[in-house]
Amino acid sequence: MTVMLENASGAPRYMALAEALRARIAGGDPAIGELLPTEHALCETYGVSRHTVREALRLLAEAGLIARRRGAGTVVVAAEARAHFTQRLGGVDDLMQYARDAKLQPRHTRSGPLDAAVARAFGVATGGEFFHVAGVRGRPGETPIALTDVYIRADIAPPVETIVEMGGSVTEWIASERGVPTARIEQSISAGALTEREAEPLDAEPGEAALRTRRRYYDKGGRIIALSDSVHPGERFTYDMVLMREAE
Amino acid sequence: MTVMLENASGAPRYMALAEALRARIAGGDPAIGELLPTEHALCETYGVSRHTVREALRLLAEAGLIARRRGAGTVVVAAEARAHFTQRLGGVDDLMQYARDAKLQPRHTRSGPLDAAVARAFGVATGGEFFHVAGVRGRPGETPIALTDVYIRADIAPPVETIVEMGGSVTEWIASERGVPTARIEQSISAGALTEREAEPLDAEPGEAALRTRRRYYDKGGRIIALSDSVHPGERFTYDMVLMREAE
DNA sequence: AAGTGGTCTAGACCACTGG
DNA sequence: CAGTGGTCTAGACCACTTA
Repeated sequence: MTVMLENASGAPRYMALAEALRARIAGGDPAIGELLPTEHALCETYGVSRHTVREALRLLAEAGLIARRRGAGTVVVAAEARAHFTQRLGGVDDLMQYARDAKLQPRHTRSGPLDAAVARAFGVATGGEFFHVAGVRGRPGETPIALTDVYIRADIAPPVETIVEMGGSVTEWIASERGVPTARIEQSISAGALTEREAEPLDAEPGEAALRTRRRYYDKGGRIIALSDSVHPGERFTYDMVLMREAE
Repeated sequence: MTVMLENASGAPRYMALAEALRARIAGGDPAIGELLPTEHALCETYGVSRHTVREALRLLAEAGLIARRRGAGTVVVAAEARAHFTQRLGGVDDLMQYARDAKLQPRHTRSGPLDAAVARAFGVATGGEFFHVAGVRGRPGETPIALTDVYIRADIAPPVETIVEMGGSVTEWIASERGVPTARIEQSISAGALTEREAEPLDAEPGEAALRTRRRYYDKGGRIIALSDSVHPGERFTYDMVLMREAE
């Protein structure tokens, strides 16, 4: 028994079919966790070719409504597509939007296991060798923009000299030179007052409001690549982002 | 003259073809702005069917390397896919991660054109009628999390009573009730000290560090839907985000 | 008018999943 | 083992761009 597809204003068949299926899913006919009819069945039901069915299912899969498993079938994973917004960054460097010449100028470096206090602040387990670089970020000779602490997993960390020369980000160097690309970044942004210890190298007043960012970089397997902690005195930095609605 | 495709470890042909084309583009053979061979030509060159060619081109288009225009051809728009990171939000509500019951409690409302000072602060043009709601956000009866000012374009703003009842976000109401979905959000995050005027309703100390977020909501046509400005006392709020590397 | 990419059909074989 | 989705072929017509 074949069903006619709404052909609203000359939309392609696969779109009309996708819309029909979306409506059925929204109505809960194949509820979440249940299987959609097979491709073959959909071909017969709607009187279209398999290619057309697959194009329709591709749309639904892109929208996150269904998941497909060879040999097993097509399962409904969401009843309706929510409006998704994404922030798109060109790369890790865009995370904090420093001027290109605002390099990290190391003040101290040290190797060793992660301090208990540092591990707790980042919410990660202690242990493991890390290479710690503390420094300021800014154009050489000018008032610095930020005070930064970076902890890099020791087995993949660049040599000290490299970090000093390095214009770009440490994680991009690790991706290209060590073959360990960053797969996930977790970032926390908060506000807090500058401590005396922080104020001095930044040439700022203690107690002044500051933006704090803490980031964890992970590889594909969930192992930590690096941790970073930055403090930006209030008026010197704004974090701007643009979020676009995703195509549905 | 047909070219053999690398068939590394049983990868599908369309992937092998996509890889071959990606390599050519990376090498600058069809440079940015130039046209790729037509689908028909690629079929002959690589000895595959048109469907296979189209699957390969679809991959490259998804990676942002090429753009396709019916009747005109396939143009190269980027030489290599950069590592992109995206922050995925479930919806507008996820932008600021308030607890679900942290509603906006209006203290003042007013209608009229945008103040010159407000327009300057947001970096938008003056003029146009807006509905202004000022209030605090938090669980009723508890210390508020934030002080918020929202400016909603008057012609699509909800009635006052609705805003008070409304649990969710104003922009989602506008999307569903007025048919004007948000297409783009611009957000700025900075740190600054609390003013006396801000400290009082927040039950905080003047001069305390605070996180300030300013957002502009735009519709598809680039018209402003709403503007919002929030101040979060330092220790009461952290903005967390997770960025995932995009599939290439 | 010729050529492009977009849609669509009717087949086929395969890798994988499940009973 | 039967049935699933994944890949692939060889055709066809269409809407659109460009000249």
